[in-house]
Amino acid sequence: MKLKNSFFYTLREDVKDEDSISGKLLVRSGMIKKTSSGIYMYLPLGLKVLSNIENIIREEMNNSGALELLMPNLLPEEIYISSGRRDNFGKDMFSLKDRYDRHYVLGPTHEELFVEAAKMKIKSYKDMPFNIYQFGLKYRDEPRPRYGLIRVREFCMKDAYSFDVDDDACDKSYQIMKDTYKRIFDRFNLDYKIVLASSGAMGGSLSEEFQAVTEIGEDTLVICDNCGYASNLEVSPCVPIKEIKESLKSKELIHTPNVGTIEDLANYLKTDKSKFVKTLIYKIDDKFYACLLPGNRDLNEFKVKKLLGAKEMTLADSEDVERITKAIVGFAGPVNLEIPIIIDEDIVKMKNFVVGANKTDYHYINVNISDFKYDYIGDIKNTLPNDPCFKCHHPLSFKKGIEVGNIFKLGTKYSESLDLKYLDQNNELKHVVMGCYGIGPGRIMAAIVEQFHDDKGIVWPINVAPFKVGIVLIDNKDEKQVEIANKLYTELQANNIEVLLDDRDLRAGVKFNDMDLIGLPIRIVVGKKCNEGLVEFKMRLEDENLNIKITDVVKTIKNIKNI
RNA sequence: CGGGAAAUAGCACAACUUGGUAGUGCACUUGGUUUGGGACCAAGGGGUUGCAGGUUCAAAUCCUGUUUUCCCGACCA
Repeated sequence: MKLKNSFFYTLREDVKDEDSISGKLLVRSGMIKKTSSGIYMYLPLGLKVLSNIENIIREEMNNSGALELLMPNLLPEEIYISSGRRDNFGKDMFSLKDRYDRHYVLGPTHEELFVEAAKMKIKSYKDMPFNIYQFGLKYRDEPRPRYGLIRVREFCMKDAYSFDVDDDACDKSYQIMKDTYKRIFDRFNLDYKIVLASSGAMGGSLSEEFQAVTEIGEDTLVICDNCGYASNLEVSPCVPIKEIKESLKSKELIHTPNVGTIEDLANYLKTDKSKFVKTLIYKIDDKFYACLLPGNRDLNEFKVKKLLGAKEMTLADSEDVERITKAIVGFAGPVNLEIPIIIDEDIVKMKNFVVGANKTDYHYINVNISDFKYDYIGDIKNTLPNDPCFKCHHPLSFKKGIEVGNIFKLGTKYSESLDLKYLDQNNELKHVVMGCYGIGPGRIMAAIVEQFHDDKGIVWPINVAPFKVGIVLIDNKDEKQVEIANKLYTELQANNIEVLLDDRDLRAGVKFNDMDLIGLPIRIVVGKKCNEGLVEFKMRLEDENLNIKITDVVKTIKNIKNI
């Protein structure tokens, strides 16, 4: 691509409505442009990057034996009703009607449709295994899109689905995909972690996430540097504490005026936060529950939902709390509370703790487990950094990550709800066992920028860069320079090396800055020294600017790794 | 969905408090001087101030409604 007379622009300043580094850089470099909240155009350069990412994924998927196809995105709502997921998605699904008032949705994920396709093929155990996939757009009406391409409402996803006769066979298909994903993310040079995750709206038994490590990550990764155990905070199990040995005291009401938070209370009573038990009132599937956990711990809503088999869970508002506890927010406690109580497993081991008294400005001290009743018990708290690893008891460390890929063992969830069966060797009808595997190319693009940039702009890894080489023509009135720049451009193209030529009528500084901003890996400068048969060669991240012979340019570039 | 902020040229912003011809920088056009890391001088073009009402002789400015965007939270493969 020659920049003169091409659709190419950059912005000198950051736009105000992007909050992440990747969002800012991608918009400023003219790769993407926001249309509305969480919806972006991919402009020519951005599309090239996205296509490069897709092609790497496609190559590895095809090598694994998967077959590509393409599904529609405008789907009759009915297919999600029959799978039972219409309600799961709720408002996350974009929904619309056609001219006859028939209900349609924009597909947020495509398990249902792939099952439809699989039904055409699968009759017998001989028809499996196979894996089919697509690159398609997904639509999810996120409550709060943010971070540029990271949380968006319309996005490209590679989604693959495996179909097997039983769990063992599915395990094999799953492992093939996991290995394929590792190869894919290795090729992007991403710093990533594979973590255990909750299966969320997909359902199924096992799920692992591929998380790109970045500061703006929306997920917290719990990592053991000793045994390699890694999981999403959502599902990270806590190791139960040891029984605290203390002689039991009897509970006592104390006056704690205007001390409603654990923080304040710890200061007021000059005690450690771990001596408190906090009581949180939640509305879970339209019923109120009290959740009790140690004062220094945060509630893990995923664990609570799993414990109760619940779908929705929100913190009760202050009116409800006051009605239930008969006290203003901050003084809730388990003693004589009339709603079901869920306690964290550690609480039974605590002695003489402090709880709210359900009376404004009062707490109980020296409360013990025998002082109140509870209905559910389990691990309902978040892991904390330096907690012992669930497997090897080494202190855990935390990182932030962006989920760029996710693999699931779905079991027979969809084959049951959508009636996908096959005949086995004994002529018996059985449900197909499925796996599904997603990768978000747009998120990968953003994650790469988050991980590979400097104060001048993006630093694309060679295999995803929109062009491998950028030629800067210093003076486009100098015939010699023009000739050489064009000759190099043609030569590189003839050698299948993607090249961009900046032949615009602009000052050199502007061209250098744009080149750095868009992040091409190799820069060739055609300037004064071309009279001596020399041009400059510079890698984006290196300071060294080498003079090389014009005749050596192609050879030098071809020797670079990954070209 | 709760709380907060904002919407003025392609981009970033000023003018709003105290109503009176809509301005600056970048970008763009023309001419000139420059020309290896975001040049300078001069002259220009580009706006129904998000939208709809209201108050007023007069609204970017005050009031009401509405839409959109962003932030914090909630939610989230």
